[in-house]
Amino acid sequence: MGNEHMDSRKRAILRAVIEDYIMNAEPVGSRTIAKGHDLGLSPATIRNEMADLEEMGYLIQPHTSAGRIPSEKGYRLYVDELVGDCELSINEMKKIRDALDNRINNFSDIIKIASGLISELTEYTTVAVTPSMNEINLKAVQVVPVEAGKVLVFVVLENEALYNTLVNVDKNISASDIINISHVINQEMAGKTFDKVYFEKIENEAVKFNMDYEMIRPIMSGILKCLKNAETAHVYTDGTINMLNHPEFSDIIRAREFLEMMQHEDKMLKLITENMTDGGIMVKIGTENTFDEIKDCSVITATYSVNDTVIGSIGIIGPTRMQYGKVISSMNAVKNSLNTYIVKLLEGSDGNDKKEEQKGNE
Amino acid sequence: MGNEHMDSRKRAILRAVIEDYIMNAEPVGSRTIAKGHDLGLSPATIRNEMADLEEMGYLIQPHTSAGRIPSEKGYRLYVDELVGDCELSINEMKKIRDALDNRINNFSDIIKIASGLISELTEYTTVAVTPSMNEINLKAVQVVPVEAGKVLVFVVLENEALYNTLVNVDKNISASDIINISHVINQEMAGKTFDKVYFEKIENEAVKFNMDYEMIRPIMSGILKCLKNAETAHVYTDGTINMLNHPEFSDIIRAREFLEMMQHEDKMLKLITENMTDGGIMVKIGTENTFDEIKDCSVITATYSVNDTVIGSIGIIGPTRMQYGKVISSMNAVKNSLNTYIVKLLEGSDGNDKKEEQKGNE
DNA sequence: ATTAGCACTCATTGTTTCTGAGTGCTAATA
DNA sequence: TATTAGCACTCAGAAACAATGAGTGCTAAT
Repeated sequence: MGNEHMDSRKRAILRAVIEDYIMNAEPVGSRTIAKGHDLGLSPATIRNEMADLEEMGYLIQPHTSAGRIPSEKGYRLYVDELVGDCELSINEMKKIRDALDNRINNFSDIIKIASGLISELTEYTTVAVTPSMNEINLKAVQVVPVEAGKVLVFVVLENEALYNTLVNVDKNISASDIINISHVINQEMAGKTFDKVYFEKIENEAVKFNMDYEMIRPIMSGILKCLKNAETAHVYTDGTINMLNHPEFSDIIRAREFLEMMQHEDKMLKLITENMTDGGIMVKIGTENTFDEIKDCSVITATYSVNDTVIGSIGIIGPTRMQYGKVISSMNAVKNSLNTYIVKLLEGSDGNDKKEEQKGNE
Repeated sequence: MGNEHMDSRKRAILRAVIEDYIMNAEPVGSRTIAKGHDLGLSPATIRNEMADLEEMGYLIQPHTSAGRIPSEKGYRLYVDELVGDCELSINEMKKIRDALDNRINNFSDIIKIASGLISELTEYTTVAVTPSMNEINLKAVQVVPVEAGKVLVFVVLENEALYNTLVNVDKNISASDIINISHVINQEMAGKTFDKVYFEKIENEAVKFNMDYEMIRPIMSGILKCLKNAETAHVYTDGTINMLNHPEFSDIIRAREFLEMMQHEDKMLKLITENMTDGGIMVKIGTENTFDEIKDCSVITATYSVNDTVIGSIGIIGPTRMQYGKVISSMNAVKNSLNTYIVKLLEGSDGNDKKEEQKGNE
């Protein structure tokens, strides 16, 4: 009787149950499996196997006279060993191409576009995080006179990210003084990361242009504001209300709780970045997630990099009853398209001369 | 019998019904009115009056054995003639002060802060629109060299709004050429509104610095991008999920429909700006609104100005069963606080020299 | 003109019954 | 020995029904 070993037939049945449940959100009975997937087994045999799978903890019976639904353990096995690749349709590939083709202007938008794309492809909710720019070198830090008493401070990072702010300064500072101090600042800061910058040095230098600490303080605090902005991870969400399409959230209380949580950037940040593994795709099922509000959800996270620099991570949130195969495939597809696209982009603008060099080398 | 004339007693009863319904979201019966508000009338009398009010179209009876609820006509009369001012609590005044005190850095954030504030005070959903900056004069338009082949273009408006973008240019253009062209551009543009600017003039001038059209085109398109950005009205929403607290939206279909609509910026823009009257506060009840999705909602809109310049409009969306008095009072309170605060702000920074000028004129 | 009294209405709530999808077990079958 | 047909059993959810009570409109008394 009850052979409590996980043979390939049990795996096939488990897979069938899970995929059926993912499709229909209703407990799956032996008859359904027997009819739908031709495993060449009668309902009775399947029933026996399902009883075994329940005893082993992979399936759950909501009540005696119902079919089975997967347990978290069941989903885990499915994700780790059973789920198959899911090829994207031509239409979906087109969507990816179109999204990348027209819209990317600067690097900081990439992660937003990618997450919007994935959200559209999968019809789940996405959370995207632009990482802290701590590690990126400053390309330029400049102060530009706008009018008497008003200057623009801007910071450009190596990865083209741009931060700036308008600052009020003493009206007696002349435009040429501003330009001088701008040189000093840029000299000290360009090419370094944030934490390698010494504000004292700048202050000391400033004295040479008849500027005391009080005069440049607004400028320095403007720069600090920019750096602060660059240091903070930014969180975007997309397709939030997609979640309401799933029967799991047809209860308004649940729905409200979910939407509420989505508004907490700190929680989202933690959710997506926690236990991050580089490169790969991570799946957290149900209570494997930190927050109680999504104990019936799964989160699938991927890190996106360009030239070995992480430009952000994207997480998909959906019910535990989620189309794992499709989501994972979509994330990979976007990742790949993004990579090839970026390479082209770099060749096209920065790399104009590089291309010529290459030609010359041939 | 049924005296079909709108005497003050009918008005008092109508008001009582409406305010009860606004509080409890349940049909109001004659007994409740007789007990709750001491009008010195028996339930029977109130019943008669209510029957009259129904015949006149101000009240509706959902079914024979239920109390009455207000009709749109009822709400309209209430808003136009019956609603009383609602003084804000000390706590609420404090909230307003706190919000304004710490957070305002630049003018473009004001409307965002104000709408967040109103959303918090009223616990409804707010939509805020920053108007098109078409009418505002340009204060400065500059191009700054960042590195070979890369320049920063920025536009500052008279009202301190700042727009900018990083642009790739021909690597052979020298930094001093950039500075020259920047002067030309600024000369032509500063002090004018968008539509008064002539790009041809700039192009003609540019030739003098050995720059042809092709060389400055990326710069001009960068500027165009900034202007475009300034021209577009921006829409922000706040407290969207507040709506889900009201029983009118306990149905997930309704809730979903509402959230869906909130995502359409164009609809929101139309909703808030349509039939805009300057200065005052406008109330649109139920089907008076353009969109079918909110036929059971009311929208209350106010325009916010600083020194006769409209800086944005804010709309509150709530169920028709909305606390009209409270919302209108809150909007006015924020408006007033904002005004006095801004005046102080201007005196503090921009206004320094203006004050001196005025003194000189005396 | 107002109000007490009363019969009437009907949404809501609770109770009971019915139905059917799905089960586990046993005995027959390949 | 593994599989399957057959059958009694379970139980959530739908459907049918009854009870409750808040609220009404009307009539007659104040």
